[in-house]
Amino acid sequence: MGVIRKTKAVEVLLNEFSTGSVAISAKALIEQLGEMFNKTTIYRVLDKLEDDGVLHSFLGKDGLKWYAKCNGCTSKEHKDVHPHFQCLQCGKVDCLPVHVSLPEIPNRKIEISQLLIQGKCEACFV
Amino acid sequence: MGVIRKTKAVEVLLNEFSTGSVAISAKALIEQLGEMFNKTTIYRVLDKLEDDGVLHSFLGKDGLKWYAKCNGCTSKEHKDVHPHFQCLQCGKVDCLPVHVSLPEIPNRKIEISQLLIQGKCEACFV
DNA sequence: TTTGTTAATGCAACAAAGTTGCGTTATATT
DNA sequence: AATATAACGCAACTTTGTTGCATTAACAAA
Repeated sequence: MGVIRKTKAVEVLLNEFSTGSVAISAKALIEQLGEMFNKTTIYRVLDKLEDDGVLHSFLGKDGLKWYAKCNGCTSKEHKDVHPHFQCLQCGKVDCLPVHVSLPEIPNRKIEISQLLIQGKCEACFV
Repeated sequence: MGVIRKTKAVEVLLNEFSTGSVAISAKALIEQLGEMFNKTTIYRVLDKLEDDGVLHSFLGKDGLKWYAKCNGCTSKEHKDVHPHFQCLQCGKVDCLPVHVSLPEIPNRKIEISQLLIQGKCEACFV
C-alpha cells in the first residue's frame, strides 16, 4: 500500500484501537463516529490500516467484520495469528494471546485459519 | 421445532446434501434451485432443517452461510463439532472429521467454537 | 509561502445476502 | 371430504458493505 496520510479520520480511528487487544466492529465504529466521518471513509481507512499491517480483521459470529490491533505485522506479512473470543452475553470481542495447534490434514495445504471461540468473558463469567 | 412436512422443497434440498461431508452455501442453493423454489422458501427450509438437527451451518470466509449434514445431532443438541475447510482455489468447502483441542482460557466459559481452515484442498493440492 | 500533485473525503447510488409480512396453497389429520 | 395450519410465493424491506465521481486537504517541492 502507498503512503498513508495522517488525516483526522486516521488519527481518530487509530485512537479507538489504542487500548489493548479489544476488537471493534466496523458497525460499531460507524455508529460511534458516523457523524464525524462518512461510513465510506471509515471503511476505507480500516481497509488501509489493515493493508499496512496496523490492524487485522476477522468475522464475528454474525458475519460482521471486526478489527483489532496487530502485533508485529507489516504490509507484507500478517504474522499475528491467534483465536478470537466473542462473549455471547455482553458481545465483547477480543484477541486471545495463545497459540492453537491445528490438526494434521493429509493432502491439503493450510494457508489461513481462523478460530472464533464463543462463550462468557471474564466479566460475564460468574 | 414443530412438525416438518415432507414437501417438495424439503425433499429436493435434503437430496442436495445426500452425498457426504460437502458443504453448500445458501447462495449456491439459491442459484441452483432458485427457479424451482423461491429464495425465501430455501432459507426457511434450511433454517428448519438446522433446528431439527439434520443440517448444521457455519460462516465461510466471506461471511456467507454454509450448510452441511449433521452427524448424530438432534433438535436439542448439536454435538457434531468439527472444523471446516474452504479451498481458496476451487472454493469447495467441507467438514473435517477431526477433533481440535482448544487452548485453556482461564476465567471464561467456552460454549461454541468455530474453526475455519483455508488453503488448498486435495483436488487442488499438487 | 505558495503551488501542484494526488491521496483522502463526502455523497449518493448501488449491491448482495438475508428477512419480514401477508395472502395463498398444499400437507396431513380427523 | 372437510378442516387446521405448516409451508409457500411474492414483494418489499433491512443491513452491511462497495463504487463512481466531484471536491477537499495533505504534504512535498519550488
